[in-house]
Amino acid sequence: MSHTSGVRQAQKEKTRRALMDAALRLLEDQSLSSLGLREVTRAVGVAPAAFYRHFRDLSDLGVALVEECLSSLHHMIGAILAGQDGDEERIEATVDAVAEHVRRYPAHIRFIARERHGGVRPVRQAIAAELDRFADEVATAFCPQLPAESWPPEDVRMLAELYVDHMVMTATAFLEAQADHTEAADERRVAATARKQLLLISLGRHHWHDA
Amino acid sequence: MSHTSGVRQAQKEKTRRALMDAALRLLEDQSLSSLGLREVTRAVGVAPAAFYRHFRDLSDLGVALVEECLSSLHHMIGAILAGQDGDEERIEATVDAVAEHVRRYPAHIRFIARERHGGVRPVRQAIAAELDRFADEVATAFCPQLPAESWPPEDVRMLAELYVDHMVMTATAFLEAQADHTEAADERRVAATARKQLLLISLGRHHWHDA
DNA sequence: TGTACATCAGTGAACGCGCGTTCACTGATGTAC
DNA sequence: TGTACATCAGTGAACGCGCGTTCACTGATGTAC
Repeated sequence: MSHTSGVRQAQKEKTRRALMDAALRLLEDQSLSSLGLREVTRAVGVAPAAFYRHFRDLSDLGVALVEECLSSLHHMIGAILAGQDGDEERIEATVDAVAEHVRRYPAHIRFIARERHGGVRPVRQAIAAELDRFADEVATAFCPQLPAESWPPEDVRMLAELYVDHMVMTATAFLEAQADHTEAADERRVAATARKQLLLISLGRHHWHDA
Repeated sequence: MSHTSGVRQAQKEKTRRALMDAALRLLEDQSLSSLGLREVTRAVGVAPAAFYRHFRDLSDLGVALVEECLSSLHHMIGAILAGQDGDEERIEATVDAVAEHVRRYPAHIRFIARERHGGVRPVRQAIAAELDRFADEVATAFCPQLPAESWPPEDVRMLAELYVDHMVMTATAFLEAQADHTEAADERRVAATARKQLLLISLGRHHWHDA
């Protein structure tokens, strides 16, 4: 315990957290490439130069945010994949979990949606790498349920990517439904559409061997 | 012909085009909210103040770019929907058309992908409105082919949104395949995946009445 | 056709402002004895 | 336990720079007669 956890380390970690939280909040209304270093430190209440004790620059902070935002999503996916119910139950549980996740961490989802194709390369790459890992996990989880003769690995992968992309798509739709209007009906419409789309994909999956 | 098309109007239009083209090119490497007005006018070779003769601000220019980028995509969709072949032929034609479109107008696709969830609200709204229109058209085109008893309007709409989102997703994947590596194999992999996903959706569509 | 005036796209200088980064510093925390 | 020194998170002042916007202007194009 020579250089971890003392009062000093704890204070430093606290400031780092404050910087990330402030950045995430500011990023609800703008994109990372227009976010200012001074804007972040001002929100936290530290001197601009203090920033450099924690991050090399804003894109470095962005990469740290990617890890945070996607790890919370990752837990959610793990929980869904662990459930071993039937098709419709799984769909229901998935859409509910995504809706709940978006309600709880709207800033996380907004950040990912915005920066997935945003103007900062290292951040884009970090997001792409993580989503790729998600697809791996979904593929691994689905593999034992699919008849091996009609589902070669690349087809399983194709299905997994469709699921991951659909999840991101749905999360983003929930976000817009919650933000743009005050109508709760929008959220229900998004949920209904997402469930139907997942059902349609399920149907296609069950008849994949026909093709 | 009192105030249209004279030498003066033509010159003004030419400058406007140059501003939009320069902006679109600069936006391949950054997002709209970090693009500078002086950056654009410098690229064109006019004084910064000249910008205001054409656009109120950069978000105004962004909205103009949305119209341009999505109208080219719109034509592409129209061509695909007009084709009246079988499922597999249509899938083949769709993926080919998207790949070709991305090859021809990479900056258009990048702009849409980036700003769809970007930091500039008017631009986001313009993109959302246009994509909504696309879904309307796809729904209208598909409607006569679907048995009315098992396809209520909201289910048709759900399917149309899935197709539009998948198209944007695929276009973005092509873009990354073309940009990130020099491998042409990536592009073929994206095409293969997209075709299979569309086939899977087709299968689900044919068995929708079972659900 | 020629002339006198109006329009208006583009100029260039000026402005105040907030930015990212640097630097020597301070003082609380950590370490060695 | 107490003392002397080392570490290092955060400070605050300073810097040069490029930004968006304004303004009176210029001169080519358009219009009226």
